Parts: sequence; structure tokens; C-alpha cells
Amino acid sequence: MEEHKVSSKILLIGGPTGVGKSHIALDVALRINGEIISADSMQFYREINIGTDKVPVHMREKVAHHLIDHISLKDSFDVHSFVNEALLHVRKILQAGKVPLIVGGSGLYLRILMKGIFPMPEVEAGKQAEVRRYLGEQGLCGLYSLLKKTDPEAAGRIHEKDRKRITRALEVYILTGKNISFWQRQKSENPLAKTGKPVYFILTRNKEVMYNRINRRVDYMFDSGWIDEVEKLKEEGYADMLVYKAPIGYAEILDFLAGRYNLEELKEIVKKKTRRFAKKQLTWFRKEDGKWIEIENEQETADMIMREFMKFDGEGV
RNA sequence: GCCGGGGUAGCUCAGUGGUAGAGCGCAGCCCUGAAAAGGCUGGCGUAGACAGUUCGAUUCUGUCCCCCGGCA
Repeated sequence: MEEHKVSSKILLIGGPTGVGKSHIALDVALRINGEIISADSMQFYREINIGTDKVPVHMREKVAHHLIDHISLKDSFDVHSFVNEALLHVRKILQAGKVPLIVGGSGLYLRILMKGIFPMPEVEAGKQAEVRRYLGEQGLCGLYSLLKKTDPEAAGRIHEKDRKRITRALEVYILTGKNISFWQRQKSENPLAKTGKPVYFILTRNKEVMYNRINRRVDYMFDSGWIDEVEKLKEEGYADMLVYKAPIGYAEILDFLAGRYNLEELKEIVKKKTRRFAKKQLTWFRKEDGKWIEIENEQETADMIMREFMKFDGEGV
């Protein structure tokens, strides 16, 4: 308790792809003696680089960045693992007397870090895979009626066509003997608030500016050898994993390599998907209770975050 | 110049004698253990222009304009 008085503030920075989170976070981290924890569901993977707009090494040399390149595409990873690992880093950084900055665009990860995730008994990975495989073979209609029977509450919340959520709910029921609604009613565990005092900023830009930045960034990725990266991954046998994990652009480049479309079409598709992704992120972040900042100038934004963060004493933002 | 095909939503196109749809785009939204994933919702547009037939034309007829293919 006492040691939290000194400093237990945790800075969170979220926002859509391409707004400039990484640079601003680095700037702030340098000034407040911070370390960065990535909340980006794709920068975790060490095999994919160019297309994830990964924080470059020269930036990582200035400030420690955690949860980047720490797993392989072959590993399975999810929100639950993220929360555990992120909290581990948060504690370590606080203990070292530094400030943790959690930065990324994966809204779910940030939300769960703030609000916690419901507890569920650990299940054997092999058994889970088996159940998933079984459910994957069933017809959607049947799955949904099974859900209605075993968990009417969840069935009311989940759309009948949302196969992923229906499968997850049923998987929990089969593996634990209790339906997902039961587990979701249990009190959440691992809230970030137990570890420190989080301050949450959400960075945006004017939409037109944002879309222009995305278009330019995609062109730059292609100029930087993105296609070669994918070709090499394909040779190394990662094609299936790229499709499965679905980082934007990778599956599309595989299609391009297979002759499905030309370079110009490929670039257009990737830009379109990225723009749509940014829009989806915006929708997600609108619901979060962080402080919104529309970036006009990165320096000013960093200054503003600094000021607000220093002022912050644990109540509100 | 002649012959044929076509001009309908931002794009590609469907369809109907009673003033129009579908995909994509775009916009909005949902989301708690695969999340850069998964799902839902949203279409009044001078129907190329003008004239005619008709109670009524985007749909039929004529003229003109434009696009595409073939022949000269």
C-alpha cells in the first residue's frame, strides 16, 4: 500500500492503427522514465515485421519495449495470456521505480486489462483443441440451438450467425460443465487497478488525415520488401499460420504470389482492409472511458499526455 | 460511314408497363480466453437527353448524344 504512494501510476495509450501512438509513447517514456508494454496483437509475433509496422529496433534501444517479438506464430496466444504477461511486466517496472506505458491498438486487450477477465479453470490445451475441432465440424444451426438449450442467456446476446462466439460459449460449457454465462457472472480477476493507478488516453486523428497516413504507410511497407518477407515465410512453411492469425496483408500477399491479382490490386486491397480496420478500432475505442486526444501535432500531444499524467493523482483522468 | 451490344446508386451490373434492386465500396454498430479475428444494420438514385404511344414509361417507339466490339 505505502509503496504505491510513491508512484504506481500506469499510462495506457490506445487508438487506431497509424495515428502515431508509438512515437508519442516513446517520447513520453523518455521523459517520465518509463518502459513500454505493447498491446498489439500482431507485434507479438517475431516472424512478421514489415506488415505489422513493428516498432523499429532503434526505438527499442532507447526505451525498453516488452511483449514485442516474444512469441512465434506457431504459439497460441490470447487475451488471457496477454493480461497475465502484461501484469507481470507492470509489476516489475513499478518495482524498479519506473513508469509502465501500455501502448497498442488491440482494444479488447486494453479493455480487459482495465476491466479484468472472468476466471475460468485451466483446461488442458489438447482437450480444448479437440473440442474446437469437433465444434468446427458441426452445422451452425445445430450449434446455435444447442447454445439456446444450454445457455439461453448467452444465446440472447450472441447473434445466430456469429460462429466464433457460439463456438467459444459451447466450448466453455463442454470443457467446464458450466455455461459461459455462469463464468462471466463470477467476479473478474486480474484488474490492472489492483496493481496500480491506470490513466487511459485514446489517440485519434482527423479521419481523412488518418486514411492518408494509412495509404502512404502501406506503399512504404511494399517499398520496404514486404513481399519478400512473405515469400520467405511461405518457403519456411508459415503460410497456414499467416492465414489463421490473419494479420492484414499477409494472406493477400500470398494470394498475389499465387497470381490471384496484380500488384496494384494487391495494394488497393491492403489499403482498404487497413482503413476498414482503423474504422473498426475507432468504433471500439469510442466506448472506452479514456481521455480522447485528436492529434494535430505529435509534440503537443506528447506534452499534453505528460501534463495530464503528472497531474493525475488516482482519481479520474 | 455501316452492323451489333450497351448507357440504371461511388464502382460492376440485375430487373420490371404502375416512379427500382444486388454485390463491392462507404457509413453506423456489436464484441470478455483466435481480436489486424468474428458478427449485425443502412440504398429517393434528375434510370444519357428530348419527343411520342399509354390512364401511367426506367421498362414500348422514334430522334439525338456518348461508350464498347465488328466491318469498311
